[in-house]
Amino acid sequence: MPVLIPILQSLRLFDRLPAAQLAALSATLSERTVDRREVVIKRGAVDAGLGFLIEGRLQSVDFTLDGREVGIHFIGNGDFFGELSVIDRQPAAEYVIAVAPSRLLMLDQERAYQLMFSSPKAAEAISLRLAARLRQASRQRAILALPSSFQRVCAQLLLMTQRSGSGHIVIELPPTHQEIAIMVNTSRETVTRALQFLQGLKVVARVGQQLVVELPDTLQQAADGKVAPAKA
Amino acid sequence: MPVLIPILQSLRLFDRLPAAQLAALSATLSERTVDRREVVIKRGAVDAGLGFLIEGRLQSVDFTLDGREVGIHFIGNGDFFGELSVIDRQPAAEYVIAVAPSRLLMLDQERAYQLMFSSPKAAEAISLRLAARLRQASRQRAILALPSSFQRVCAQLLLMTQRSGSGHIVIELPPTHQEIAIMVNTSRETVTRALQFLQGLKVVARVGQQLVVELPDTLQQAADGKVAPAKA
DNA sequence: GCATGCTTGTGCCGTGGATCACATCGCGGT
DNA sequence: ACCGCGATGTGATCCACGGCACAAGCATGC
Repeated sequence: MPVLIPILQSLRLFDRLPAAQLAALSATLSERTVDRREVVIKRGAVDAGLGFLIEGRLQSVDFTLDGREVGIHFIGNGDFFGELSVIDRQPAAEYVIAVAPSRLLMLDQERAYQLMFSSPKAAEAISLRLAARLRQASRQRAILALPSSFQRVCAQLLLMTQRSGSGHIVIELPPTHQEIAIMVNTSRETVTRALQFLQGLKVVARVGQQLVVELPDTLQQAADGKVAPAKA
Repeated sequence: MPVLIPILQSLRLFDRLPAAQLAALSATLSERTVDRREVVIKRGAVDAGLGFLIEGRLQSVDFTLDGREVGIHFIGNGDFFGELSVIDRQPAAEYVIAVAPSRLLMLDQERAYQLMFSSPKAAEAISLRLAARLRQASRQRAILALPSSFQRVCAQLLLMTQRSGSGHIVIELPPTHQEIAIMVNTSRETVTRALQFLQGLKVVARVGQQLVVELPDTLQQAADGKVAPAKA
């Protein structure tokens, strides 16, 4: 099932590929739509291939032995995922699940490998991408080190902000409290209380499907521990 | 200052390079020895280049805003470090410090880049290496999610075990309690207490410069939360 | 419409572990 | 042998947060 070439070009991995090659590639991609909560890649899968997220949002998660869920990272529009297994041919280390209804493209492992290492340019792009993920992991690690869980929630919120078209700082498709909780290693209730507090200060506000950050600076200060809920 | 070629060949990045090229490379490497606690790469450094650890141990660390130290990962013998900045030419995100007296080789950024992407083989090796680090980061992340700090300490200890020549499971050059503490997000005292408990159970024992793990299975169970200090 | 199920909001209680404050140990240097 | 400093070991205190229990919102489907 052929996929529209403009869509492919908008994906980071393909943006320098000649059009002819793109067309050939497009024939080998399979499209898939998934519902919220559906599993896209199982942990341990050996041949999941490479995925591209066209729209929606995914989250990679893991589980501790006692069954608690751990959020690894969010996958947003235009990102690809599943690179690790393609590169080192090891089983997937994490689950990838949809946290919003999503459309994605899958490329089988063999062809994905070819694509990644066929040209020096592509290899560099892949390395860059991996480097970016490592930096992200290290930032996430720093968040986890914050002493109070309230700070961690704020820091995580900051990580997820984007500029919207209207110039406001917003978080689109806000994750559920539970999803945030597992990212910052805290409980759902604590996330709820933190957001409650932030709304009270008018730092953030829910507007339909968006979370608008009214006072980014204050949010930053909260992440730094300079603003905190009453100790009472 | 030329460096012995056998040493270079033992390093992961070079193990497939032709001897002639190795010789040329060796002339461009600078050797450096550092004491415990010395800073090898500063955060924010823009031109640190690529480093190879010949002997000793390094640890990459970060600091939260309030000055607390956060351990990112340990760098052992034969590892290289500083790849991220070479790949994406961004400033270093973390400090690299020596936790034991170490010998290392530094290669300047430009040449390191050439080396990494000169051949497809090298590029693949780099990608593999980055993938390995990502998997490691994700394992570390899972450790951080463990509910009790005692479990985290045990899990971290398990991560650091190696088979010694005599067939025993040991941890060489055991990190200080403080160094472990910042890796698993807990306090030094808690690490001390955990180790104290494990020694009481004869699960681990200090033998000179090594920490011998007598009962790896029990240690694993402790990491799983099935063995824990008395709740009294 | 109501019924069902997920998400969010909130009070309360118990406790794990951070933190402080020392004591002790062990090693390297002079 | 002595000193000094860093690494360990340990007790006492206290409060943030995890966990439970339940209520209230808010979608989605029949």
